[in-house]
Amino acid sequence: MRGYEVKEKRTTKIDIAQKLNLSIATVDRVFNNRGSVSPRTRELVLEAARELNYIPNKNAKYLSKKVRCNIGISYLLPEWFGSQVERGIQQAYEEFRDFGMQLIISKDALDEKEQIRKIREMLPEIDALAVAPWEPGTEFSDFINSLIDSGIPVVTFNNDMPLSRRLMYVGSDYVVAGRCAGQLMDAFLEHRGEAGIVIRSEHLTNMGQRVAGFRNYLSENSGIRAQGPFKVHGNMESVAEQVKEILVRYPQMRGIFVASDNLVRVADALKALGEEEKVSLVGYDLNEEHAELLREGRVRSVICQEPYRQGYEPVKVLFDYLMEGRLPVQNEIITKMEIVMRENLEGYYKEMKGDV
Amino acid sequence: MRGYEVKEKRTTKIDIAQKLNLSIATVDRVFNNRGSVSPRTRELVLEAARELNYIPNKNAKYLSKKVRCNIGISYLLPEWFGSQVERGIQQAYEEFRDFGMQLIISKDALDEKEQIRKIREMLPEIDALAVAPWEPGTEFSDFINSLIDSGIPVVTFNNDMPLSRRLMYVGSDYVVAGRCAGQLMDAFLEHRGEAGIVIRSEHLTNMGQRVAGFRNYLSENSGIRAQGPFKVHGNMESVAEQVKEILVRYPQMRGIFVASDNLVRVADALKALGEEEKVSLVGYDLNEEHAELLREGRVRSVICQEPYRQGYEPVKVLFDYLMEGRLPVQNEIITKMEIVMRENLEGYYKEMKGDV
DNA sequence: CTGAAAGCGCTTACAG
DNA sequence: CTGAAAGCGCTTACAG
Repeated sequence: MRGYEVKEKRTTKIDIAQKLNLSIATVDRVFNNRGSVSPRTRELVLEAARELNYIPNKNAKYLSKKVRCNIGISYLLPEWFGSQVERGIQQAYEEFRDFGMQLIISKDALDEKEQIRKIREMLPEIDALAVAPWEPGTEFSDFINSLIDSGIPVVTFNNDMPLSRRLMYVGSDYVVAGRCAGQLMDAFLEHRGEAGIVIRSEHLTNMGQRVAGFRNYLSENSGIRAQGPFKVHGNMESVAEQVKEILVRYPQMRGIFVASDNLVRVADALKALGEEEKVSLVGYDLNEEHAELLREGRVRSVICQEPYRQGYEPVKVLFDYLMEGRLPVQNEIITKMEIVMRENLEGYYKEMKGDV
Repeated sequence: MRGYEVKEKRTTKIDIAQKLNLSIATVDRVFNNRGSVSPRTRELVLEAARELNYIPNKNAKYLSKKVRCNIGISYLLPEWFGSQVERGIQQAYEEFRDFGMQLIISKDALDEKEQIRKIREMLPEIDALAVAPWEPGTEFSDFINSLIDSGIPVVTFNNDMPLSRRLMYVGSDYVVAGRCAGQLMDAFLEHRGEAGIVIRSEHLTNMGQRVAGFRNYLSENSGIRAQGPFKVHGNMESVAEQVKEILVRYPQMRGIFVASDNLVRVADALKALGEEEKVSLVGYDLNEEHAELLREGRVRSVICQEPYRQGYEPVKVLFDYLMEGRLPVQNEIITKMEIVMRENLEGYYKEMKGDV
């Protein structure tokens, strides 16, 4: 690739075989550790390979290989997020299908129980599993370990399962995601005043981590007092009512951090209350509605976490593991925190829509 | 890929040929428009392909194809930026080399004249060119057009050549990059006061666009008065002197937008002047020094523009064009504006270092 | 421990 | 307009 020295034909196993007066099968053996080769021959082959700068041809390899690899994928995510993850999966599929990869996708489970049942169903068909668990609980952790024990490597994404022996996790660090929101809020509120934290009714580990990160950042770096977390849920009217109560109780409040997926309703509530100008909103993720809120200046910033890559990487990692026996270098890929504001929205919006 | 319908072997050209009692050569002809095929046969083949859901196998295709494709790449960029671009190039190379792609890279030119000369040198060897021009001038534009006329498709990256008939541009929109910096500055300075703009001595189109974007954003959205642009250059002492003059002249100044690549020196100047706390810095791009400045809180934010992708995409686009005859859907890929602050630095830092 | 041969799914002359 | 055959660089039984 370097400089101008080009044009020479690539070295093949055949070249090495000819040079050493060996059969190509023997050469293949030393590279793939199948069958046995005398130490002397082995040495010669490796040396010749080094000398001729041999790089195996993946095309030929996978074309001739008989083994296929079937990867199961299971997740339950809101549609607008899931569809972005899916584009990453699709990309990986197109990249690897000619190499013998097949995908079995299950995404329509309603709860953890059903997710487990669906994964069990696909078990006879798959050699590996990529899964976005609902919550990092013990039961699901045990389930994952049982899969691993039965020889199915597992990669988690979007939501980790740290107690399990998963091969890898691909997704956000939710504490950092919270700190990030804290830093933005700090800038928007000019280091002072009060900021409220909004969560949803059920407890979710993710959300708890976001809240903790947010609070920590502010207490370490800012004069802003964080209030809450407030559980805000229900329909439009009920959200408006709850937001109103919060603002009445904390008249100094000039920012709201929405750690849940309720950003749109909170924004609408502020509008209904005529408090839009006064209160800065920070939340997560991009969809059609969030984009509109950013454009209108009704949300100051939203933090995204590479949804596309959360689909692509697990498939890639599992493929490499199954087909090449390659262990991932680290045991997690933490996605970047993408700070999206009005002026840099359009690039992320395009990506979200899939017209890159 | 969808659902559970898996396991069936992929349809091949052989399957289609057998089903229709044709030779595989004929089937191949209809897919690749080589040689002539009777309209009737053509119809039958296409119908069968649709019915059997035929997808050609890229592996087999490129393994048997005789044509190679040699892509020339020419850029002159600061090392720390260039090395990130290069990782994208490397990635594309690894993805496509088995498909018959070779790269000829030239990156050591000192000026435009030399860059043109070096490209001329590699001309006999290449089928396409990806180039990051120094400045979007007319002369270089004519040069690019002459290449295109002689049958060499050209993709520009990092720096566009809008007057030329290049196939595509991959890189930043510098006006938007300026607006983005304006929005950040507006938040950091709480919508008021003065912000200075720092550029370097020579006029560069890029930098002019950044400055214009910055000013426009502020005048449309903020109470901040933009001052400058000030030409700041030379060694450490001279930069410190110039920065000092600016601050003396504009005592209200609480932010500096560095549109040039002088961020480190300006930051050091502020430190030497004891004005670090008072003045918020915003600049571009990530390298080891910028990362350190962000960690220390001496720079508030830096805007990056997907350097990795600026290397990857041009190679991919040219490969698809040469080997598949595929025209790009749009004629530009505008990279995203990545807002990097202290709390979300580490993800970008890792990417910059290449240990993803 | 080593080799000869078939085959993966396609393209490419060559022949008709 | 169509077909038979060799070949791309590897893997995979099978044989020795």
